[in-house]
Amino acid sequence: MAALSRKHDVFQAIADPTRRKLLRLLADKEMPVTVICGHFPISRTAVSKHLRILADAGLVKERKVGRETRYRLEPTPLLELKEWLSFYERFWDNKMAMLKHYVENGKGHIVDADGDDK
Amino acid sequence: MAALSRKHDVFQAIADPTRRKLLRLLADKEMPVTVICGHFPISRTAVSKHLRILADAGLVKERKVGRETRYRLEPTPLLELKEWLSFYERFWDNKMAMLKHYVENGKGHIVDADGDDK
DNA sequence: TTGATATGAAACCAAATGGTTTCGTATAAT
DNA sequence: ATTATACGAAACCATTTGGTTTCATATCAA
Repeated sequence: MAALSRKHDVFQAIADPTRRKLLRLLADKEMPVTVICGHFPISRTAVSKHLRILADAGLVKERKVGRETRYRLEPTPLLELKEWLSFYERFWDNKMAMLKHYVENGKGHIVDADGDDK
Repeated sequence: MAALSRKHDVFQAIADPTRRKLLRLLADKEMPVTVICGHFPISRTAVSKHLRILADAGLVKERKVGRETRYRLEPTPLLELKEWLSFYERFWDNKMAMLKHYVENGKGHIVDADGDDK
């Protein structure tokens, strides 16, 4: 799962809002570039470059059909993101987990109202 | 949960590997800038700017203690990421979900070995 | 064959990004 | 009071990014 030395990593790929919209769009169905472009206010070439970046990150797959290239979502690299995120799961709204974390790490970053470490 | 019109959004904030390391580091405990810098090969000012970006995204909180500024992780904005990611959950390794998705969307992007739509 | 359509590649550009060094200022220590 | 420490702000710089327009090529249609 370890990044596979791709030219573009997932984190950087999804940083751009246009690319996130692309993923969302291609999740519903496979589409040729021209159709995809209909959903964006930028040039076809610009869309093409975004698609290249997504492909480099492994997030979309292309398939030639006649003179058109159809793109579709390839969701598996998002697992890397999910995995990364899972580290922080314990910090959310789970008091028990917080306590567990506190115990495990000794006098951690729990702070009282004075603003000083306990 | 809707982005709150911050100067930097979470997606962009976590795109940089240095910033991801920072989050990871500050998850364990609150730290002043100088200590943080000890973990990175770049200048203090550079680290400071990364911290500013993380703070703008709401991912770290700062607290002045004497002449030092201590930073700590603030994980809640990561929920936006989790939420975004949850949309794609159904695409992973769950054949039932795939089928459900297929049924719901009619003849979607399911493709056979010939490489043509069914 | 002769267009028209679908797309990528190349060259180019302005703005953003990640880094540096230098300077200013607030707090702590002597 | 003076010096040292901790930090942010400002100015600057090279590279990357997101966009454009123009050109080349492959396929479909007449």
